[in-house]
Amino acid sequence: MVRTPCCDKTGLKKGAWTPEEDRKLMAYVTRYGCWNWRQLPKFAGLQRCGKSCRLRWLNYLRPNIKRGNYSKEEEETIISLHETMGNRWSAIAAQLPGRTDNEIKNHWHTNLKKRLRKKSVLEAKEMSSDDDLSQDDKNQEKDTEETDISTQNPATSNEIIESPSSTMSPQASSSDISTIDNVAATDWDLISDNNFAFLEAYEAPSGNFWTEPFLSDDYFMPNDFMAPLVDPDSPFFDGEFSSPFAFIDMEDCNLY
DNA sequence: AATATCGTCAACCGCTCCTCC
DNA sequence: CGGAGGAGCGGTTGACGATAT
Repeated sequence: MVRTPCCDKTGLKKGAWTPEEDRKLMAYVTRYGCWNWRQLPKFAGLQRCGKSCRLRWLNYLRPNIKRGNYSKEEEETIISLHETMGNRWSAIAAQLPGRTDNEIKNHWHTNLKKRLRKKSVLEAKEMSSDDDLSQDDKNQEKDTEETDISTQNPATSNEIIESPSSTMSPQASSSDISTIDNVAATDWDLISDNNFAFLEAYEAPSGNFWTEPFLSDDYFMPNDFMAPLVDPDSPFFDGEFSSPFAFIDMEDCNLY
């Protein structure tokens, strides 16, 4: 049995996402949800494979993503969960709201793993030659360990960056200057977490509604479907549920 | 100032799992 | 029950910025 590749390799773009692609994906998923990742790029007008779109959405564009420095509590949680779960990053991510498995995995490999290794080496050293070690050496090691942790998270701790701009764009996060810094920052600044909260419900769509994304612009949208998802006080809510375009202008993806 | 090295992180790849028929 | 197809997961890579020499 030869499985068809997840995407047709020909003519599909790879590599870093452009702001334009981000806007298209954002607009499409916001409006229609992720009803079928494989078909999605075709309908969204993206030259990407569905897998790539899914990853981009889940790891970057999805609302309520927490970016930037990890708090001490988060790091401790990751370490303890990793002890019990191993490399099950998605399960670990499930315990850390706003963090993605990819981000946690990266953080583990770039920071936590090294730190733990260093710590265990120190502990082993202490165990084996506790008496041999001079007090100066011990102090020095202690210092390096402490500075290690503190310098990793200069702004850490209590401050969890979750402002709209930081969740939606890497721009505002202290350590996050990514390739799409300029992703429609002005548009995204208009979006607040509250106003995006309703999008969570789009992530597990069900029913035929989602399988027919382009039926028409005035397709039926039951009031009781949207009602619980939209904050009537939201500036994006125009008081009517009749038009999905009340939220997104597909032309330039400005959010109203 | 130029170059080398290192660290970070977004994205890709291949595999497994899950669901449907 | 087994095949097909889509989604999800984890390992790995490569680009890019920061820092050291």
